[in-house]
Amino acid sequence: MQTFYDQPYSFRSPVTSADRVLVAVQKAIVEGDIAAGSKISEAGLAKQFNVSRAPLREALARLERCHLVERTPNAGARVVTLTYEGLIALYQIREELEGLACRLAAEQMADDEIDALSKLLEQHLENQRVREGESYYQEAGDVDFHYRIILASKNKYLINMLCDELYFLVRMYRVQLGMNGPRVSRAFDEHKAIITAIANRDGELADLLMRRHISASRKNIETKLQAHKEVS
Amino acid sequence: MQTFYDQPYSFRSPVTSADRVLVAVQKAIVEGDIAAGSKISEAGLAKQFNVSRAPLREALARLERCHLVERTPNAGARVVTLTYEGLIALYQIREELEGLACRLAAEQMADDEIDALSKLLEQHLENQRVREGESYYQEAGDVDFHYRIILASKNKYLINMLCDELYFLVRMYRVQLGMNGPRVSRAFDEHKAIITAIANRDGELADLLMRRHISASRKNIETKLQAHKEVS
DNA sequence: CCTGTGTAGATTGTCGACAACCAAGTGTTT
DNA sequence: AAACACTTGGTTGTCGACAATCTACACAGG
Repeated sequence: MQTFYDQPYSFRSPVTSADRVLVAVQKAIVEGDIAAGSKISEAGLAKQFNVSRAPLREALARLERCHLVERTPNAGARVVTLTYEGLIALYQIREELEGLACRLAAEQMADDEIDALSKLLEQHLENQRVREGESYYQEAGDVDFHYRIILASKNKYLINMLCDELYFLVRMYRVQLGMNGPRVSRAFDEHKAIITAIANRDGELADLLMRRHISASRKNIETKLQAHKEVS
Repeated sequence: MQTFYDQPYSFRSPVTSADRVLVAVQKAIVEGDIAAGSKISEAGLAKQFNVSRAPLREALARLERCHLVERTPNAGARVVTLTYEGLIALYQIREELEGLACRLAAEQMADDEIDALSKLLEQHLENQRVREGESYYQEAGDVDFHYRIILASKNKYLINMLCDELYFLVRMYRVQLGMNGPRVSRAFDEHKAIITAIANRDGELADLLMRRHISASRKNIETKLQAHKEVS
């Protein structure tokens, strides 16, 4: 029996008020409206969102789960800070897990699913040509692609870890360090190579290509972070 | 600044009453005192542990985090059920992540740390000889060994995922399917080979050996689960 | 001047009660 | 008899208030 709630949390529509607060605060943190490293006041945020502290604390618990805040007993919650070590650690995990996702996807994806993903990729390229330079669309496209492959792995723990626990932190690094560089077209080629490997049912190659793709993406952010450090 | 709270949750001493309830319920689920698949009544459990529903719900949120319960909005929490697919999915992740942990440990561990782990291993062997057949000590020893290597990776996301989120579920499978077979001595040899590779700073080999070690462990449980299914 | 202690203020953790929601069983209609 | 709407009981989600804890600042002692 496959229920709706086997989906990753990110895909569920918010039903409870804790859910609504969660997505709102999540967005605020990722986009830097709530500054990285700043302390979170439960009472303050609760008032800001017109809810009591109970649903807000529930939201905080889930934010801790996706590594956007860190809580210490009796001392409250604090937004995470973006560091070089953190970025490396995060991408080390991503390489392993998304590589695995590719390998599993190569075994599990149905042919029409692969076709659909190929078409999606072409469509992203079209959009990209039209909206040259707008990083948002690049990001959305990239996210879509990775999401699809992760979901295709059919491994629920893998899906949960990547889509719910790590995804928002990855986005936070990318958004706050302003990822809109010239990596767009290269990323497209890399995506294309990966999907080709999957279509050939070559899980091993798809794994390798995805690791390289993520590694390249990490190096891209790394230089930004270095620059970011030098000014601050 | 390395604070106490960078440690995995599993190592922190419970300070709040939500913490105490968490470890108690965690243990109860892992050991089957709360049956797999059974529904959890918030009011019931709260009364049982003499706390209000607030800290109990906090505990439930963390239990969901380590995949011991599944919650659906407005419908409550359920203890997970142990399935073949779940076991495979779980061990697929473990192979990747603990493999990575080994590779990182081979790079990061100090020489004296490696020595200490070697000695710990010998000590476990001694204990094992004395207490032949008692699975608890085997489990504790195995856990110790894996824990140490994971911590040695120095990757906080990796540590969190393995020690906090997956560890209890792994234990649940092992405990409830009664892992006390003749794998003890072979596991010891495998551990020894891994630590040797790490001592030689051969991360690649340590990675490979750990993957095999976990794969062997999975196959061991797999047969038990098969047998378990046939009787039920 | 530094160290340690104590108090005041604010913040977090916990409680009991209420509101919103879901599931099951009853009765009604076709 | 089957399908549908309603009602009832129980469960979860949310609220406001209280208790426990930590932080910061002032002050006394060395």
